[in-house]
Amino acid sequence: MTVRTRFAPSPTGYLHVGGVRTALFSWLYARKQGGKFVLRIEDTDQERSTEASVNAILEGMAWLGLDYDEGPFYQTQRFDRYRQVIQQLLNEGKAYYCYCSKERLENLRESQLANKEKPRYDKHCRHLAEGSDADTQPVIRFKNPETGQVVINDLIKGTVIFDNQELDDLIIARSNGTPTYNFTVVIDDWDMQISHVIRGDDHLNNTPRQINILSALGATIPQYAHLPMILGDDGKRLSKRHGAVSVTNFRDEGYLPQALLNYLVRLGWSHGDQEIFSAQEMLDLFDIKNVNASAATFNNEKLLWLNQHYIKTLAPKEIAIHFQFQCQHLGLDTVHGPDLTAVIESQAERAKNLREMAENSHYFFSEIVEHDEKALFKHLKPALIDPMKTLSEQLEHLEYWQTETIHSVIHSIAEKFHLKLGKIAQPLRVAVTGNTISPPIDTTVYLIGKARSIARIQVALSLVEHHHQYH
RNA sequence: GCUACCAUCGUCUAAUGGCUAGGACACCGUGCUUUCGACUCGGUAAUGAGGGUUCAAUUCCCUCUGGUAGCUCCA
Repeated sequence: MTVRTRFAPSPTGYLHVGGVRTALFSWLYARKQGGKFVLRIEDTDQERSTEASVNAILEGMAWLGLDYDEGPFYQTQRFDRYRQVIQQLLNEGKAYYCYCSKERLENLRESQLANKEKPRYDKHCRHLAEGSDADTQPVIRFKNPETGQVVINDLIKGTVIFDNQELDDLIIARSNGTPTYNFTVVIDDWDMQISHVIRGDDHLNNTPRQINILSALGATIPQYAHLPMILGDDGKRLSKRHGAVSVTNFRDEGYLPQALLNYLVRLGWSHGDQEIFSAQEMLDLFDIKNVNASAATFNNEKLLWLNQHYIKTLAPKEIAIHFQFQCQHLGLDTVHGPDLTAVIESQAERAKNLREMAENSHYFFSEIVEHDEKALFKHLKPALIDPMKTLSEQLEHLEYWQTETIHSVIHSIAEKFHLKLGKIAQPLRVAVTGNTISPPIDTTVYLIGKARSIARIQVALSLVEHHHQYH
């Protein structure tokens, strides 16, 4: 039997990290076994489903490189099929019309809760004669077995047993005729021959109902693997309406897909002490046996660490496209400036994300720079004006504009004026970048370029001279 | 409330029925340094509680406690 897994998000919002991890594990499982990974959009809730959400899902998966072999399939395009199966269940007496009003169900629920019982349908219409109430549009309910147990051999949770008595007759078609989630998943997984259902463990409680429907249909029951939830800082499950950040959000914040994937795969899965996994390594090493059964808390700190790890270790060329994206966002002119890969290389170890890197790189790409006066006057003391002027002249006469030659010039000036290197490097840094933080000064000056560097030194010098004149 | 799932440092996790419970992030300290990173080296920190089984339990069993989820004409 070939392995077939699926990712089945509902397009009622953005693609969030919890969903991504589910997708990742399904993807890994299928690819690892040489099987197929299917994408299915569960859009039966026509009230809340939007096309924008569908696009966000597709875009997010593409950004992460989670490619699918089949799909995307849309449930709204399969209504005929669902209707057909529902009719079949009706004909076979495995489903029935329910005419109960919402008020009745509400009252029922309230009284059950008051009696400390689990709220569930009381099967009022289960034995009713057909068409008892012509005035109300009925829903259709599935006749759940009333005795016995459902045993699930979950690949992650182990054996889980539910008593059928705990289950009620769930609605499989709304009064407007559209099918509901627990029904459509079952039919789709069956039709698409999904062999392994890998999903969040918030669905574990739904599984026995789904198995019962599958059994009623005589379908093969897939293997189940229920992944533990991802919790937020508050210990609550991460969900769209609760603190889950969308994938595109991570992209916009300057995270690399490699980092997010690596972070997510280690949430609930491990391979000894290893922390760093490329997509290929995940594929090589992934084993669902090593997936944890317990929930994990999302920790942005560690994600940041991984992000910087990949910023430092990935080829600058690979990062360039993502960095370019950030620069564009900030309106930086990357055409008239240093090579992006060179900037990435110089900034890698001082940026945890690419947005930050872009923000801290504006002086590489702007024509002019605004000097932080406090920093400038602190570092460029009157005594340093002469050395700085000399430095500027020598830079101007540099024949080969290279990091090494710039390095020698700075060192020779320091020596000539009997200054510690920092005494000249820091004012120079403020002069060319406008502030106190940048990569090593020789690299910084080199990347900014000769013309811009010298112009900025001139501006800095005149600012300082003007300042000291009046103080 | 009912049912289900879960329980190792603050966080992610490793470990075996038996060495001092290991690693990573974060944090603290140290060294290096041309600012800020980064990097060195070192440190703090955990088996939820109570019962069993056993020579021996973090590991197996039970109870409790705590957390999470489901109980929608949402998915």
